[in-house]
Amino acid sequence: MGSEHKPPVTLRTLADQLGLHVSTVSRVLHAKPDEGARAASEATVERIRKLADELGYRPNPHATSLRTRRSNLVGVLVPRLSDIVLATIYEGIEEAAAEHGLSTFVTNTRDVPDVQRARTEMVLGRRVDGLIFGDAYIDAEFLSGIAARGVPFVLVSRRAGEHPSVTCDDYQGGRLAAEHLLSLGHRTVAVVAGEPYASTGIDRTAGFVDTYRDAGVPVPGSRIVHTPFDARGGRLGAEKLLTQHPLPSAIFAVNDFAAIGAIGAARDRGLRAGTDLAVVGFNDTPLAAELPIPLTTIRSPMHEMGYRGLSLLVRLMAGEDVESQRLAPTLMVRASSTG
Amino acid sequence: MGSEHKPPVTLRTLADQLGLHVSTVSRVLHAKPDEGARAASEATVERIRKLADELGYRPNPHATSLRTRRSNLVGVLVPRLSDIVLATIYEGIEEAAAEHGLSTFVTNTRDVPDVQRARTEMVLGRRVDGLIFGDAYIDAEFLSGIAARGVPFVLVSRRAGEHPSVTCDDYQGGRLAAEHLLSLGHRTVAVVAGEPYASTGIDRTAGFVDTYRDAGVPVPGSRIVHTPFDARGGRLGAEKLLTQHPLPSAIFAVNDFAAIGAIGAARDRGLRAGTDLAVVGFNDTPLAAELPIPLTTIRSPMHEMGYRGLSLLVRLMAGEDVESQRLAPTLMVRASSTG
DNA sequence: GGCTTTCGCACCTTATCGCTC
DNA sequence: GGAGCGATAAGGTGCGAAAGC
Repeated sequence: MGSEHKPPVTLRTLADQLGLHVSTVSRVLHAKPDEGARAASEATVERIRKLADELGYRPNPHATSLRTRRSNLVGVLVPRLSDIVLATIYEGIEEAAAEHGLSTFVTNTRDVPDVQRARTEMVLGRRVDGLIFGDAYIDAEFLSGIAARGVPFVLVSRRAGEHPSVTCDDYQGGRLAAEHLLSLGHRTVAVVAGEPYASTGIDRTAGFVDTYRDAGVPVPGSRIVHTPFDARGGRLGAEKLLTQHPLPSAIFAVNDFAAIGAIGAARDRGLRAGTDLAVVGFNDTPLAAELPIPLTTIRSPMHEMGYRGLSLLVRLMAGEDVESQRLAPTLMVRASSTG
Repeated sequence: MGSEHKPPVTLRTLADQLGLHVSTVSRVLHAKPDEGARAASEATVERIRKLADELGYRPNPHATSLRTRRSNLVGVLVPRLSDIVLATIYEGIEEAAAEHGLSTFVTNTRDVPDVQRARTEMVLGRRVDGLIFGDAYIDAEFLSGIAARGVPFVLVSRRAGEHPSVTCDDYQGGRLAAEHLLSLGHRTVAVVAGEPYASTGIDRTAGFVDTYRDAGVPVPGSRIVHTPFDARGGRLGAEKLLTQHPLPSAIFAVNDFAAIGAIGAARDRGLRAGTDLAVVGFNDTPLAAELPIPLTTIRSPMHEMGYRGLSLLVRLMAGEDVESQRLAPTLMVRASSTG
């Protein structure tokens, strides 16, 4: 075992063994079903296919890409894959990519602009045919630079400027959360609003705040705190909110993990989620329903966002004009808000 | 905007503009610092580097791969990236890969053998130089087939057969959990053991059970249940365990998310984690410390596993002999076991 | 003879044109 | 004149051999 160098099976291998020319073999192996007729005679087509199968011929993608100037590769940039939201979106992307015969390079940028730039250059260096950004900043400065270079791309999860995107209707999600808490009678409410540069947090917060304002209950800025989208961020944010007077009776966290952190912070102060403090999260992560105190949350179609994002990119790469999509969120009522 | 076709900058572009031969340019642009002297004269080296910089020359990786038969690509197969454990391992892999100038294809196999096969073929079709499996079954049947084809690969997270792997010392982790619970006086204990085909769950359970046995307290098979590695699995597993008599006073779940599910199941039966029922998890996911009832757990070096896994693969691809690594776990004591 | 540079081909595939019966 | 196939070139890079000074 060890150094068994099987020479790779190439078009020439097949051609030589069949006494045909490589170009003939290429044409046949590549012909789409509908145009198969012109490639060669029935009999030769059969012979070629059979041998290719037997020898396990696999076209060399580097040679193909070199020749066709298409890599069938797409780059995917996300803040972090260890955030289950982005990981789930990526699963949707990957599923759609597989269906289109595309492969993906996915990379974490940690929401750090320098890393975003560096990793984008890296995937472009790999000659991807298109890009998907899950880490867009609301000011689309960086993205405009990419657009100017003529590389097709779409955004998922977060929107920015007029670039094509597939997002949850986050504003509407914020409204749903507000309407739910309003219906429960909460009038002193606070928001753990996420990072200030992400449209997700911005839009969810805006939808929430606007709905409360429209109901005649303004939410003062002091009751809106910005934090990272994770449990630790939620805990820190809630700790600030829970020192205010009067104490809020409800907290809307723009992310399930932040909501979990908020519940922990509440508990440290002797407040029980669901009875003493209503908590609403966002995304309906699988964990939400399984928590000791199940979490009321706004479900966002994460997998679908990824799936549709890649589909949109495919159309964009084909030269079509495309439009952004906003997918509808759903309210999931559980014990963390109803006791 | 739209159709601005800048002709790509190739070696020939540079060569023509400098009045040199492409091969000269090629030699200079990849001479390593130490052998730079031999590539060309100081002056030409300078001229070439300068122009390459100005025009933003990026070598075409397809051409390079075609020529060198090296793609600088590695394939990574994991059960699911939406499992934060694997996602974090992947972050380590990616970090190390970037340092080595490698790019990764990562793909979810959902622990389904047919998908594992299909995705493996797909990445091999992309001509990866090596593979990392995070989804190994304990019976190494499939992997032996890959090994026979001469493709270098390493395992991370899970071990299997004698294939090189980087894992947590899961057996030791199980011991730590057992010693902790023994020291707290728990003698009626149960295990949520994860999937029966994964070495992680198997070894953690074995370390736990062996330690209890050695202490004169055997853990009967009826108190060990196999479930998926997630919150839902943990809940279902714990529900089974909590119908037994006598009721266990402690549960060891081989995964933090399963532990969270177990805590939820306990709560549904009126048992409070930490006081009525001790719960110990595994991995020390970031969430563990932030939970309303912080989770006692065994910390495993997830990021490092990935980082070292890729480093090991690099050495393997260089033809070195490598040995498997087991990284030490650490006990993190929190309220879910101590009240 | 050593340093610098050029030449030519190979890697594998595909697109287009052209030949032959 | 059309069906079936071959010939040729190109895509960008890298390596060995050989040439220039």
